[in-house]
Amino acid sequence: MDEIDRNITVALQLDGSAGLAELAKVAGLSVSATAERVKRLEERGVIRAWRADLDPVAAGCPLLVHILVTVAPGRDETAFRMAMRRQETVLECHAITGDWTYLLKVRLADLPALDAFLNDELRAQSGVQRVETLLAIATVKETSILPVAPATEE
Amino acid sequence: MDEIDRNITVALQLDGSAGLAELAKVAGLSVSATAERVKRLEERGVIRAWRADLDPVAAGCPLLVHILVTVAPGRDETAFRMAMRRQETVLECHAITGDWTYLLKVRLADLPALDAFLNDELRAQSGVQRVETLLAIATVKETSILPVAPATEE
DNA sequence: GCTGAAAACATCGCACG
DNA sequence: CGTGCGATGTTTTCAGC
Repeated sequence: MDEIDRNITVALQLDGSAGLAELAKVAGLSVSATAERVKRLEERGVIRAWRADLDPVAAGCPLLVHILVTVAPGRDETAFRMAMRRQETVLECHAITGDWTYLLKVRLADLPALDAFLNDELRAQSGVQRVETLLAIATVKETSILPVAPATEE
Repeated sequence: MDEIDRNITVALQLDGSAGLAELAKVAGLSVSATAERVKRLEERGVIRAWRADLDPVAAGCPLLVHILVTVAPGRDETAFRMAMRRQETVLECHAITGDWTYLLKVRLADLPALDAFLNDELRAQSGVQRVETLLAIATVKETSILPVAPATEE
């Protein structure tokens, strides 16, 4: 993970469709050397996948909500976690520090869909004690581009 | 946005490197018809970009925190929003309903980096009254794959 | 580990069903 | 609107440094 790899990963997060010729310029390397770097980044698991980035509104899920959940302590939370993983409206589910147990990020079509999710999917889960819904009024920023750290060499 | 477009967008979110031949099979269409669909989805802004999906740990930002922020009411929040947009450790920033004003999603290298972010970047912003940090202990699920709704035809 | 060129492949454009 | 073929450009491979 040297400076060249860092430049490559940043560039590929911004635009993965540019092609190796353009990427080689950014890296300051030849085309085949660049291709080898990219291949190694994939093999090492740094690059997990190549994805199309969709517009949430165009995809039909303009409503964004974060949901704080408290699950009864002492219970087996495996069932809850599996249920969250299965739900494709649940984009994220993190176990967190503080008063709450989980924080969810959920994308939905509209308020009826939110109502249905809260009642049928979330509160229906055994162990769920308390739920607080934070509705996003405006999204100031939403990116999946990670700041690649000048970190560990290998 | 018919069933075929839906299948295409789902497939391209899961793996955008497969190529048109493979995608045509999923779509049940010819290669060139599939290419035209993809092109139209890009033109319509449904597909915003093609990106490399990185592993956060390998990228050197294993620490994930969500931060709730209260900004003093009546103030001009443009400066705050611009500051959040500039920070590349801030992956998301949403204005939300409820007791808090904003919810941030932040990825960092370690706890010293979090300390620096809270003191130098966040609390340094004028108008910031209250901050609560939710540290992610475990990530049950984290995806950027949107559930493409069987929604509006065009 | 990087370079450069040749072979293999996928994409794009056009005429046709 | 979908299909198939040819032209173009890109990725992949390989010998050499």
